[in-house]
Amino acid sequence: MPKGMKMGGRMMGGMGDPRSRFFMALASDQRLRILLLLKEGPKNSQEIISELNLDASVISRHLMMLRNVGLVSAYKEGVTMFFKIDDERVFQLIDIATEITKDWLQRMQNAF
Amino acid sequence: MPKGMKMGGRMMGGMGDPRSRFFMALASDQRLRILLLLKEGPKNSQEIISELNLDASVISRHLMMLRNVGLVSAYKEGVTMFFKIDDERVFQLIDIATEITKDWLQRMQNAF
DNA sequence: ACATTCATTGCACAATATTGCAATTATGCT
DNA sequence: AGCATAATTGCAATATTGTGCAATGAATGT
Repeated sequence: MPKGMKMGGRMMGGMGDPRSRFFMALASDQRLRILLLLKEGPKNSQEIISELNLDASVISRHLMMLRNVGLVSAYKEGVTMFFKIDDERVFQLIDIATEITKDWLQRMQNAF
Repeated sequence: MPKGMKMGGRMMGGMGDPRSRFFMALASDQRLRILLLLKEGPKNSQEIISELNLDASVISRHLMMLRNVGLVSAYKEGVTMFFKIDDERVFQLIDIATEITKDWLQRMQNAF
């Protein structure tokens, strides 16, 4: 690859470490809200849409991203689609992230 | 906010759930490589640069992001800067992410 | 078959992220 | 102080992501 070649952006396509892709699915306020909402139990699209106040297409894409990394699964009941947490370990991740962030903030405050 | 208003992009500024910001720090091949490299022990910039094969400025920014979420800390030794893991729990996160991804792939394969 | 309804996809635009080069700042050393 | 080296910041170019609207697809009911 030429030296001056500008690649920009992140690694193209689906290549690279699948874990970065996985974490990317969690790196969004909206997707985090969806996950926390689904923690209460399965929800249909309408419930998610009215909770997040975003276009249905946007919700659909966020849910697809979460499904693509195995965090959420979908099933149909009559006409409407329901979504549910497919791997409860995601909450372990969120909890650890919360603690790390909290502890770090604590350390920052103690330093000033 | 007007209905047709296009916001685009993700939530502006540093607002929003700090955890999405945290996960964003992990949502990068390069930053994951840095973390895995630092798992071996503290490393100076030069070692990280030659390992990742990126410009020093890019490494500096990646490290800054990791420092800004409390995952990496830095200290100086003589002229050179050393970086080290500041919270070992990050490897718990990576391990869980690895398992979730692996298990999901397994399920996918079983389905076909 | 037709209409209805809900989910997804195509498209365009806005906003953010990543990168590299250049310039600046910071630090240690003589 | 002045110099040298290392790290960071400013900037611009490019890639990728997030969003909304419109169109399409899929499935159900009439």
